[in-house]
Order: sequence, then C-alpha cells, then structure tokens
Amino acid sequence: MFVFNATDFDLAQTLDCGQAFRWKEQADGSFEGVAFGKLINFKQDGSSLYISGADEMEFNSLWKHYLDLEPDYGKIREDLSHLHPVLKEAAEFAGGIRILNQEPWEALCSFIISQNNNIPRIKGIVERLCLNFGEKIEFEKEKEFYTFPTAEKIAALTAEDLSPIRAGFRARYIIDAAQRVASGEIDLESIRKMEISQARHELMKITGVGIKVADCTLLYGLHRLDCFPLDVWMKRAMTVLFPDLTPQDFGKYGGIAQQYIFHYSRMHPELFNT
DNA sequence: CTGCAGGGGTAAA
DNA sequence: TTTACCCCTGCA
Repeated sequence: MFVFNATDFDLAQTLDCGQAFRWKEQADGSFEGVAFGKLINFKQDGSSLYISGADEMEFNSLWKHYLDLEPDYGKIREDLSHLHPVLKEAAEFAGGIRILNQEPWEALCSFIISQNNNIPRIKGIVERLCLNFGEKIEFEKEKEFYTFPTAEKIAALTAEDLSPIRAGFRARYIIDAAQRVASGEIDLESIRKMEISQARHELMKITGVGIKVADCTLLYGLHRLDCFPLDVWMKRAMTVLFPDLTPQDFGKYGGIAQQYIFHYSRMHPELFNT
C-alpha cells in the first residue's frame, strides 16, 4: 500500500455518481473494484489517496489515468464557473468528481444495460454478466472477483445464453454490440478521434444504442469531454436551471459540466418539484 | 396479498 | 409523437 496526494478529488463522488457500476464501498469506507482485469482498492482520507493492490509503478501507469488525476480540474471548474452562476454552484457541490477513463467496451456495454433502468438493477445485471462470463482473477477473503467479459467472449453467445444475467430485452442489444465490436466493424479506438456527430452515428449502428447511450459511451468510455449526454434528469435540469443555454454552450469541457449538473440535480430533487 | 406504475432509452408504428 | 419492451421495486 502507498499514498498519493490528490486535490480537487473526491473518491466516493467519482466512483458513485453513476458513471461506473462495479465499485463497492467497504465497511472501512474504501472502494473495491475490478477494472482492466485487475482487482484494486482505494481509500481516501482528505487529500490522501491510499492504494492497495497495486504498486506505485502500476498506479502511475494505469490507475492515475483511470481516475483522471492528471488534469487540473481546479482550473477547469473555475473556467466553467464563469459560464453561469448555477453552474458555479453545481461545480462547487460536485467539484470532486473526475470523469473516469474506463475501458470503452465496458462503458458501451454498461450503458446499453442502463437504458430504462435504475442504478441498483444496472449494478446487479453488470455483476451477473461478469460472474457468468468474465474470468476469475483472484480469490481473497472468501470473495471471488471477475473481469468484465470481453466483446469476443460475448459475441460467441446468444441472447438466450445471457438469460442468467436477467438483462431482459437488452440481452439482444448486448450481443449485437459485442458482435460488431469483436468483428471490427465498430472500432471503438478509431471512434475516439472522430467528430462527435460521426462518432455517434457509428455507435448508433448498434441495435439498442440511441443518442443517450452513444453519448455516455463517448464521455465515460472514450473520454470525450465535449460530449453532453441528455437523460431525463439532464433534460429537466436544462429546462429548469439553464433555460437560456444549450448543451454546446458548455464548450469543450461540457461533459464535466454535465456531470456536475447531473450530480447536483440528483442530490437536490426538490428543485424540480411541481 | 394482488395489481400496477415507472425506471438515468430505444425502435417501430 | 406514442407505445411496448424484460425485469424489478415501491406503493396503493
């Protein structure tokens, strides 16, 4: 275990704000999860981030980037705050959130599962997907850990094979996505560099992927910070809090603004009563 | 206990 | 623009 000094960062906000679904808070307040095929545990105490399960070299080469600890979010937050007073308030409220650099396929698959669904159930489906089709990586404390299954693995299955994960009508979407990704018809890494509209169009070739899931994949899986996913909460937030602004008004860090507004709105539902 | 609306969307009508 | 969709949960 070792410590990393992280400012403008809130671990719990970051891992529990709905952008990732495999992190579990432990009794001691730490977060345990699997990403990039590895088991890891993070714990925050003030600006100290304690890392267990990886050495410093692995942290520097992988996890620091995963948590997006490199960019100066303090500066980004300040720039965004000048745009609108309510955004300033949201940015202060949710300012510890960082946009994770998740694996693209995992993000795509997770946000297909997220549609017309709630977070506890999304987490359950993702967990059963990993349990049934991922690879067991470690055995510890009588717990088992599984990787997120690859697109290649899922591509070889049928929707019926997925019945144990209880994804419902989304099962065939998952298969379709896996087949297109595994075959190379959809190349997530090349989508990373495309114009937003073209990138969306590529992702929407997948059955069950519309604008919202495409945008979530771009922001959370391909780190396109200019992408501004609009779900029902964000549509409400735009109408009530930012009636004079459009998503593109938030600029190249619109995705971060979106995450601040989203988290702020979820934590203040009373703003949207009536 | 049973019934039903609705959930961080999408595709088809 | 409206509706069904598989499944689960919360609440009459």
